[in-house]
Amino acid sequence: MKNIDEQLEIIKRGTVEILLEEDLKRKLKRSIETNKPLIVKQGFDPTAPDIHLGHSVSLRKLRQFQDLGHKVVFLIGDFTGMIGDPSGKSEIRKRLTKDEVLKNAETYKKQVFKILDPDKTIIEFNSRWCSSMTFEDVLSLTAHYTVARMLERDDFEKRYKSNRPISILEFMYPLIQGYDSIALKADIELGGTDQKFNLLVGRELQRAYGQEPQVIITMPLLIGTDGTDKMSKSLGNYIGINESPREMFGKIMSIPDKLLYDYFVLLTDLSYDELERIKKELDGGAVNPMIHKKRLARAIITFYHSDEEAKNAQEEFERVFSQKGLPDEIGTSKLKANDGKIWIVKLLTESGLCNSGSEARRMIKQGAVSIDGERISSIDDIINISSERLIKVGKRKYRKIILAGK
RNA sequence: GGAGGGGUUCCCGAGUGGCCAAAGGGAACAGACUGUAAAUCUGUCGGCGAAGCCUUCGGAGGUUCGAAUCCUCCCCCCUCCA
Repeated sequence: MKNIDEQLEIIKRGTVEILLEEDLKRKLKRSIETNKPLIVKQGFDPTAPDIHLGHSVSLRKLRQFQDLGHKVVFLIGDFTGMIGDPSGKSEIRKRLTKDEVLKNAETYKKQVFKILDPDKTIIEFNSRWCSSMTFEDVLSLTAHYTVARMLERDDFEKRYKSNRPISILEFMYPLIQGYDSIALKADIELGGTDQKFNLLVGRELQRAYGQEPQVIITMPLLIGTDGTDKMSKSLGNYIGINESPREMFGKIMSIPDKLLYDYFVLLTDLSYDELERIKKELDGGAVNPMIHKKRLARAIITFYHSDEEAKNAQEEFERVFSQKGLPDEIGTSKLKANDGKIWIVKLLTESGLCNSGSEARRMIKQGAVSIDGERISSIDDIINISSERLIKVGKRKYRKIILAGK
């Protein structure tokens, strides 16, 4: 096992905050002396089994803890997921059944173990202890926290002030999460900076229940491909770790240049020296950011797929976008047509390239549609598909069209 | 329990009887440009074989030649008082 300072250096990399570092040192010291690993916990929502690079920031940190010999608890918050929340933000939380939760958990495992070490990961469900709590247990839990302190949470305060609803149930979430730490006797809890409040509640509750409070470590929130909001599935600005190499490459290339450095720090294992060099080159403008972006994409895809696939993805990207060539694989649609002739608008909707006739007309008017490299200029065109035709809509949508039947 | 405010197209938000498929912004999409699916600029942004027609403004009815706008009932959210 590495000594305290060596461990600290690894743990601190990329973190936003460690509360309290003193506590962490003490825990590490004891862990080394007694040869007992620390329990590192992080909670996950049972609803969204699409793990993306945003999640990977803290998952990578968990992995580092594993490599240092500690024990990681991957906690799935199924209990709250099964209750659901009718109030709250724009989206109503969906109620999940036990079956759905288990299914999601399986999906989680498949993805998460691309990063975590399966042998050193304990997957837990908080329903295990939450379900059996009595109303009495719950009430005594609630007695340890006040409404005023609850309202300190930024999110609650904002919603309260702007007259948006907050359900009592939502007040319960931090308490439940805190109770999870008690149930697991967590030494460390990891989360994004947006989780700081909840993590701190865990600290206090542990103290109230006579446990040594957990150390909390917050990780930066990865900004999504839109360059403004944190990466999330619901905002659609995410890059999933299960996505195809090609898809990943394109999405990484589409991140704004200003995010490049953060992505390198949080998503790759480059050494400090290399990071320094990249930062200088980016700031100085000496090197085209595109070069670094490609390097970033290569590194990430190599990790989640393979070196070979990363290379292919890059080649394809360069061919399709830089040289306006064709992608490797193009889907095919079989369409019915009299005498092999079909109206262009119909062709676009029936092949799935456009969602509606109106959209198809719009695309044509905007000059987005071409067949075998020739731009379609009229919405009245009739296309002969008795031989295979290649349709392109916009920059990214390609489709081969062949005649059905016969 | 009482008083008041509000629910508009993917999101935010204007619209208080016809000029409303509904301002503006965001997102998205397209075109141009480029160093990339960055940035920037311009445009499009309910549906329909489409200069016309159909569906949409929390839900259900009603008034009117005509309703997102007025009336009735219902559902939901917020604020203040208790």
